[in-house]
Amino acid sequence: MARQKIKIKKIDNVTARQVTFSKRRRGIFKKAQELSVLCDAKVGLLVFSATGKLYEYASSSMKDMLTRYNQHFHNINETERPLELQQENSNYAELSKEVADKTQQLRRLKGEDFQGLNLDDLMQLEKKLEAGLKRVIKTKEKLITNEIAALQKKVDYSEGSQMSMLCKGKSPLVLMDSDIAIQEAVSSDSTNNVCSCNSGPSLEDDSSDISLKLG
Amino acid sequence: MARQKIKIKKIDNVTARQVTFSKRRRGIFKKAQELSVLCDAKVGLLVFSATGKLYEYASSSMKDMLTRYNQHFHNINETERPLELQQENSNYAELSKEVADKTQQLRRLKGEDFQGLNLDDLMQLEKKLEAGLKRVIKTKEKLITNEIAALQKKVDYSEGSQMSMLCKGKSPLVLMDSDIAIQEAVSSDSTNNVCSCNSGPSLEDDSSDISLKLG
DNA sequence: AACTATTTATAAGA
DNA sequence: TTCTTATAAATAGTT
Repeated sequence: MARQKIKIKKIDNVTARQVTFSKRRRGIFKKAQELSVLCDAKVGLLVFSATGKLYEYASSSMKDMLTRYNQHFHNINETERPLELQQENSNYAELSKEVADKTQQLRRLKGEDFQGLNLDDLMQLEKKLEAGLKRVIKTKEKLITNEIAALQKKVDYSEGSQMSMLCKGKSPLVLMDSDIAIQEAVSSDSTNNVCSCNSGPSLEDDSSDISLKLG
Repeated sequence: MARQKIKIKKIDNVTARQVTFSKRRRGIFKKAQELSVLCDAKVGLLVFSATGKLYEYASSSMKDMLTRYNQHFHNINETERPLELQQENSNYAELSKEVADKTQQLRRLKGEDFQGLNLDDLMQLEKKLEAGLKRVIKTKEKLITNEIAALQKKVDYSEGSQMSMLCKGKSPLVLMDSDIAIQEAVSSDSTNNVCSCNSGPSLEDDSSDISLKLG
């Protein structure tokens, strides 16, 4: 986020990764504290480095946070098992529930099961899908634009080089084909799919770590 | 941190506090995700709003985070534990993986994280979203049609009854209003959702809570 | 929900 | 690690 924009993907260089970890860790802890103070919220943050070291922040106490967290899922007070086992047990139950929840969420997003949803629920679901679709399309178009630009560069290069005659019988044609195919895909998507068209106000972030595997 | 520097203290104005909460919450969640990806760290973030609502983020699953957290303080010897607990633990690992998997699927469907997806992946994702969206819209419209039919029945009944004069001064008018509102919502959805190119800051009139809880 | 003027966060370099 | 600094991001106040 400075000097140069970076892609959000694992930093290869170990040293650089550590430096970034330390800087961003400080950053996010500060954000956590600010959020809790400004908005009167309880915030708990756990960070394990790749090497397993623990860093934590809690606006009140981590124990409080975890207790509250568990209470969101269980109202049962187990008094018999040791605390850490209670925690694990509760984690386990919660995990099961989480799997079930996410499975259902996925089904609904995929339109496989609308059991128990009312009109409002359906509308909300629709909104989510639209939002997701918009982002996918935006990202896809960005990617396609990049690919086209890359191809164009190649074409330009080829045309500008002494290879131009040779290339025109090979690469350039192929590239043009690809180019056209891609553009058709775009417009096809635009009309067949939902929404699309305009590139709109570019939102940013997301992906952008997509590798451009050109033919 | 913009337009004007602010002091980090509880925001008095309730509305402003909620808005800030929502903005900063999104911000810190993004930071958490970036940190986990960039630095290959496990990050867990719990936020309770002042009103007690829970928001959470975990790079893998929250249960994983909590288990690891507990293990940092209570290093339990596996072999000393009852067999059932060991079993729980191995089941746990599987569940944990499942959650992580589904979490990522959900993120992608919601357009929150396209990490590692190429053009083909994106296109597939787009197809899934479209399919889901189509089904949602279809189901929604069916539901709306049914509700309209039910309302119409009521209207017919009212008009046909001796109550007609009385009712016309009350219910019928209300019902007509709702009816029109619904139809507008439907056509609006059809044009804006499917197809359409209007760059439109997409309508949120979707959410207009037209509660049809009459029947 | 958008829009910007500013403040922050931070990537790269020293 | 720490400091600096140019630049990317986040966001407070506004519409």
